[in-house]
Amino acid sequence: MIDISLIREKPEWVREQIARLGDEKAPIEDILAADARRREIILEVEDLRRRRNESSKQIGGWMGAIKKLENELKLTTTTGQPAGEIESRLNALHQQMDEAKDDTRRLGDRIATLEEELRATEAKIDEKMLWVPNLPHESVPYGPDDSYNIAYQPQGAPLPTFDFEPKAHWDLGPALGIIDFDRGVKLSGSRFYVLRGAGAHLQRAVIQFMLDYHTNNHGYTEIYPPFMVRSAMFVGAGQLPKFVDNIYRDAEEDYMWLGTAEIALTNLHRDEILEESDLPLNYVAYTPCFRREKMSAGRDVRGIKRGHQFDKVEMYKFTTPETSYEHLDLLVKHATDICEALELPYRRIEMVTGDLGFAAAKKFDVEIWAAGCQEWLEVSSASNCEAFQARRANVRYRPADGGRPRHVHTLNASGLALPRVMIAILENNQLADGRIRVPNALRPYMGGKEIIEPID
RNA sequence: GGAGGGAUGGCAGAGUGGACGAUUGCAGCGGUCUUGAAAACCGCAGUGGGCGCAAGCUCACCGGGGGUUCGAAUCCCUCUCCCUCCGCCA
Repeated sequence: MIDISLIREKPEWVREQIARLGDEKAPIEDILAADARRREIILEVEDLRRRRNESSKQIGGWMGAIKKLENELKLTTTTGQPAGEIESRLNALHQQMDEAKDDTRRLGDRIATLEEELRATEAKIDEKMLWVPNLPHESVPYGPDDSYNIAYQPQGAPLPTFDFEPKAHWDLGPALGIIDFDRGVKLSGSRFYVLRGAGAHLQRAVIQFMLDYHTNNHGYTEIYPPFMVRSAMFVGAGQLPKFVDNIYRDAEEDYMWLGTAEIALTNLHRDEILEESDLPLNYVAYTPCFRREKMSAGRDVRGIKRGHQFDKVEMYKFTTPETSYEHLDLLVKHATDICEALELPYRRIEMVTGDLGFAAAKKFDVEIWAAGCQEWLEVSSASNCEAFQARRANVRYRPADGGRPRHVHTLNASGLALPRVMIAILENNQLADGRIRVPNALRPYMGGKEIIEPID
């Protein structure tokens, strides 16, 4: 969520920014109107509430006085003193109090009506705000769609060359017996596969290698989160309400399966006020990810590139606003460090405004080269969401100088996505006979295995 | 799944209809004292919203939502979460 005061104070500028993103549906006009009405109501309802508070207090005082007089009255019956004067004072007080009660009740009715409208108005604002995308950082180049993204020169290992025709993983895997597409489809339908033997082992090795690398060399703290979380967490991370079509959810209970560990990590410090000295918080988590892929129906159906279930190691940071862009660079570096260590050719992509997505203010992708399918594969997407997610999930920190709490900045980057790393490892390291050379960095995690041989 | 008990400020823990946004302790910040520190003592301290250039004024918040009442941390309903016991289970 962006800061509503930006919309209130600079609506024209906000509209321009959103136009650069290509988002035509952001309900800025509705928000402006509801926000104005909201403040009108608040002004009136608070005045009424103040009057009710004063009146109630006064009634309380009279109640005390009445009790006192009633006690005096009791005494007069035992002492035989005349009670007339006390009785008339009591009557006057009762009358005064009853009138005040009636008046105050009417105030209360009016307050209740206004409060109902206020609730409805605020609910409307909240709901509409959830549909407003994050605004681009000023450094993001303008471009209407992903074809305008900036691809930087390839880095890392050189593009592999072969003295034979390199095969794609969907041929290599089944031939070696390490990827079983048919049985995956039998179990769960299209976009599912089974990893077997050295294939399953290789994926587990890559996961463990990445987790070790980020924790040991980059100082991240490993997190094992729930794989299904409440829908409110999806709202916090910016997946809901907009991307409801991409989410798997439980039919009976309010559980949704993570589409990325980012959703759990964003909400790890939900409703907390962190200390500035705790920042930055650097987390890394391995989780499976589940996506319905309705948007990309029919695309990338071959191989393991895009499935309904895939594994990913995710990096996540909570930082101060002043340092978040340094950390974005770090995240990209940490993602590409993995590419380097696994001897994979990679390139960085800088996203233009039209391809930023909903939550990011700035985004870089990392792509690796797969020699078999002859394609650059996206294995990481590093985003600085600034305060967008922090506002939705209510994650703040107290500045070291003791000032008011401020929203943290949150950043995420894959580190990396497993299937595509698997594709590149298999395709780039294939030998003429279809066996696979295991990259050096993974051998300790593969029991020293140097070559993946065919299995039955 | 069944029965019961809970949820109060950063933490601990009082408060059962009106002077309570809330006693107290610890932790925090400032000060006195001290060569310095500790201790002791004094003081300041929550979050969010509205109005205002500001000083400030004001409203709300005792797990969430609803209700009763002139008035709710306190009474009623409901939801969520936590704890204990029983059952079942990896």
